[in-house]
Amino acid sequence: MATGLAQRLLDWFQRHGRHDLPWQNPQTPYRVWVSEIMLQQTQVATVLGYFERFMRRFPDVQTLAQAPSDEVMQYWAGLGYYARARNMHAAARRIVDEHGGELPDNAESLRALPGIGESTAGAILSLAFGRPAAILDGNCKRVYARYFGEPGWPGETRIARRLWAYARQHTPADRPGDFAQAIMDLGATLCTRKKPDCRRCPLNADCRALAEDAVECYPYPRPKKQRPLRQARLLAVMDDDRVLLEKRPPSGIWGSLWSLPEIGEGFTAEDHARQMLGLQLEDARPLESFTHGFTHFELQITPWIGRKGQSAGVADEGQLRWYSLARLPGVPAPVAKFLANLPTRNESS
DNA sequence: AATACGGGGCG
DNA sequence: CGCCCAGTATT
Repeated sequence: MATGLAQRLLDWFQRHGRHDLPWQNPQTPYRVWVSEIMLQQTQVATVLGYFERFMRRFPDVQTLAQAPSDEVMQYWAGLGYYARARNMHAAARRIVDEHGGELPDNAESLRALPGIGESTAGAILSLAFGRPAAILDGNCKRVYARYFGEPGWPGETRIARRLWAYARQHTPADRPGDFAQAIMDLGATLCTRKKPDCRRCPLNADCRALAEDAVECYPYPRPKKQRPLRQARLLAVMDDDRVLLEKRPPSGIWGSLWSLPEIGEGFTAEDHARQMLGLQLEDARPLESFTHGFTHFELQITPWIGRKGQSAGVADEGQLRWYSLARLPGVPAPVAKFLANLPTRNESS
């Protein structure tokens, strides 16, 4: 009988796995947690720089819990999925209040924290606490789908359940953390989506997909849909080199991030400025539109620009703030790019 | 059970 | 340019 899947992965990991990722040295529960949240839907190479900066500013749960949310969001700006940062900040405060500042070491308590689902709980338990908990991220799904020749799209509940069953079944009681890291490393370095290096794979002896000579057919891809086009007008009210930003609501696009105010549908720029921002807008004019792609739709943004006239009543204080163009808070990437290309002196021909 | 959430990387 | 990536929360 051949060596089991777990043992082959563990042996391979010892020689060829990644052992020098920042969150592995030292591999504390807090660092594992932060890295896992950052790594949700975000690749390792992108996370590296964010993780180091984040750790320098928020070295432990207490520091994170006490930090103003604007600053947490600022350190997250550019990573996307901003609900992750909002949830993590709220979770840090609950960890301080309810768990004495230490991450809980059981699945139920971890799952109760905002932003921690089944897989992230499993990652924290196995990687940081050495508990035999299963994980199932994109890498694992790909490895299992290929090794077991699992047909179907993993986004389908029925398929996901089968993959979770494989994961639980094969997670070893001994060295579960190494196993979790091993299967993710295999998916990231050999069992890649395109051009997998099956020759070097420790599972190539009995991989179902390889036997079928159809490795790249697994996992079955997401059914493609075409993305609808939405439109938005963003308003840049200038006061010399300062611009008025608005904190967006916690949910929805760019949640909790500072951004240019969005002109309400059916309102002129001037009306919106007067009624929602509490100021007169002068010399308002549209600039060239640009399109930003999201996962589920495309957003055509038409930026409007104008100068601040006199204030016209009480605006929504707290959600509105003036910022120097040279010292912006974390703003969405396309907005940051647009603002960066504005002439510093508000000049019109 | 399906959908929303986002930016970066890559061929 | 299309597709994917260390998933979770919401509906």
